[in-house]
Amino acid sequence: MAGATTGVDEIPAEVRERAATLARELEEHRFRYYVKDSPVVSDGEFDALMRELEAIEEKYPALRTPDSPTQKVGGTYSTDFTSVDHLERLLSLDNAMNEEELDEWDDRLTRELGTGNFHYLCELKIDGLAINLLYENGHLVRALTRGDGRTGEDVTPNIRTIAEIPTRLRDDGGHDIPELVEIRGEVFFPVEKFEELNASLVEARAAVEHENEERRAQGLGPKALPQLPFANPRNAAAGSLRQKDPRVTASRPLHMIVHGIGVRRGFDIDCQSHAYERLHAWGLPTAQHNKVVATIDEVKEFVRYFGEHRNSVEHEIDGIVIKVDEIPIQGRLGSTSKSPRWAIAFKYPPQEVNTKLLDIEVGIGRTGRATPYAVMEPVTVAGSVVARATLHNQQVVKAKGVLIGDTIVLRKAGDVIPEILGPVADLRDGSEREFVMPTECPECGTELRAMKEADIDLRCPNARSCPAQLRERIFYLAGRKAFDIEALGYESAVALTRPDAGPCVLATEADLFALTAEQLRDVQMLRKVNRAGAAEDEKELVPYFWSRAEYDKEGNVKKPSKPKANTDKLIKELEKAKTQPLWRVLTALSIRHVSDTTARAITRDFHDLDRLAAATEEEIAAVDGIGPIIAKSIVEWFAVDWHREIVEKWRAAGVRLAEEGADVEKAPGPLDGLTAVVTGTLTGYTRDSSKEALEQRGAKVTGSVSKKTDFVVVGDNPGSKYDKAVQLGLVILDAEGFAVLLDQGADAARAWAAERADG
DNA sequence: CACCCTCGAGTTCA
DNA sequence: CTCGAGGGTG
Repeated sequence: MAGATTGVDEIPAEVRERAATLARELEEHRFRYYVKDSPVVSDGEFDALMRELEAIEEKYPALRTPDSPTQKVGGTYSTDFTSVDHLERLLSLDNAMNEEELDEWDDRLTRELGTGNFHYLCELKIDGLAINLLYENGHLVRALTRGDGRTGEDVTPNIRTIAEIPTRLRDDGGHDIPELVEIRGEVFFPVEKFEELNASLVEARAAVEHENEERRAQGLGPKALPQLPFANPRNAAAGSLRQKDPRVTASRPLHMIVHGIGVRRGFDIDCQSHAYERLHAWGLPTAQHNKVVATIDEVKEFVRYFGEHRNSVEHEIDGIVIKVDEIPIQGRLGSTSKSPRWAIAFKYPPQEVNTKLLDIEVGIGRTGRATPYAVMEPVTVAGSVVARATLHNQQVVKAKGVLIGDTIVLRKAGDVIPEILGPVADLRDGSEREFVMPTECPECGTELRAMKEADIDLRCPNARSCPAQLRERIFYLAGRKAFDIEALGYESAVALTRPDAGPCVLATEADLFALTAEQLRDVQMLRKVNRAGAAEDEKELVPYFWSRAEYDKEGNVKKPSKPKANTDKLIKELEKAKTQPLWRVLTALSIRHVSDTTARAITRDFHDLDRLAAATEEEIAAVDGIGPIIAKSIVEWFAVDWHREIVEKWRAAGVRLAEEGADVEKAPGPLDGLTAVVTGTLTGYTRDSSKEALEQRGAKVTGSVSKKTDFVVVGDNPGSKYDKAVQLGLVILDAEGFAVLLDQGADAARAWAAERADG
């Protein structure tokens, strides 16, 4: 390893060059981030570059010049506002990227301080804009942005527009207002309001675009366009605070939360956490989620908890800040030139990344709806590699402002579904092109059209023979909500409906129950060639439901082709599906607006599919939960010839189209009239079996939490529903409480929950 | 008519 | 999980 004595000359040229490139790039990004509020790389990428440079400098300290980006605390500042020196330099925090690094930090502290002599204060690290407020004798005299840590910008007039930041500290009666105190905090834009703001920005922009068109027609010059939507809430916060006109800032829903105290005179405190309480009493906004703990294990628990609930807080979180709570100990530990030794920031993996939008393609769904989706350069976000994301419809594509070829900002909404936030307009090179919605169905060529005048969605009207729609319908009718045919998954649905390989055995779903093993013999599927020397993308047609026959040298059959195990299973399951309850049959028909829940409601009143087919709109709309629109949709469905043919062929194949014993009144259950929601996974139950257990006892199980919900059953890894349930003060049951509810009834479960809350 | 609740539809990856 | 829209209620 090269020692500290290594001169610059001895460092390999490529290392020097790499370091210089990194320094240049980091400077550029920093400039864009702080001055222009328009970063072209995500935080994650910026951190990665910074870490690489740090690693090089660690190895070759000679490269660590005072002007290296690694030696600067924050960023630089915009020249539009007056620069003012901070009273005291604002330091940044060391980062921990994983739990090991937290342990290392904890080891250092316990070595120096001894075990059990101090506490940790855990705070959410808000992804916003750091601000430093100066109060003299309780009056807000100045508000500076963080800037480079030494000098910030004076944004006092704009800060004054934030309602929750007091311009005078409230005298709480118990404690004297200090002569001077610096309050540090984070200004943020609530995630919930962010979409709203962007929508209005898009609208304003569209209006000016429209106006410019008219002006051009009149030979006038164009007006300047209003700004593009913000890529994320943090940029929205920065952009809103940096308005030259404070009235614009005032119109934005900015908030602030205090996270530190700087220079102070006449303000003595023993603990950081107590200081926050005092500040709260003086009227300053403090955090709801802070926690003081004794051990690093509890810190990790806090870190893990909010890692899973990042989205249930009103602001974005990019990490957790952990501080030694006792102020005297903070003083004892001191700081390096860059950061205090008594605090560390645990950084979550970035939820937002940049990638390239390669193309926008259009998919056709079960109901014929044409949905544009993004095809992207594969990229890892929140733990998985993502290459596609839905764009919902043309309007959304337009609203997001993305062009094909753009670098885009991608994130996981609710940590699952990839969502495109918007383009990085500054990285455009002119080769990007606008997405044009196709006029024809990409699968069958039929002209797409809006079903109603005002509809945004375009649909392929060729419901009967569009291969995409047939394939999706087959897949759906085999699903959990319909016939529940395990052996018929997506792949099989594709094989059964291929129009381009061999005979298509299913012209529509009418023929499904007449399928025989014999018919399936010739069904083929396009598969990657699995043979030495085959090209990577070489494909061939292979039988899908039957095994391939083997021949000897003379060309005689050595092993005949025969149905695969899964094929026998399919035939058996089709047989079983014929006696499924009526609501499943009704769901399987893919009637618009009729899915499992609605189908169940209908079959409570109509025990016979023929009676439903013969019913009028009024009769159907009389069913509880069914209105005129769904009723009309049903009547219209049965009026189509090939739809009725599906019913007739199914009937001929032996599918049961009436509810047996339906006239028997359902016995009253112990949980009649109660509504429950299940969230997360319960040990010993699947999603469906827990639901079934409740329904069997007469309870109604819904998908969303509201004040009408009587019980919320929470398993492991609960989602946002749990948070909402807490918010609404509902009765929450875990696996144990769930057992009480099932075995002993509602009152016992309520008692159980109440007792749990007290203990 | 204005709410609030629910349902349907489309969706990604391993 | 999220969106939009249908249905019911005050």
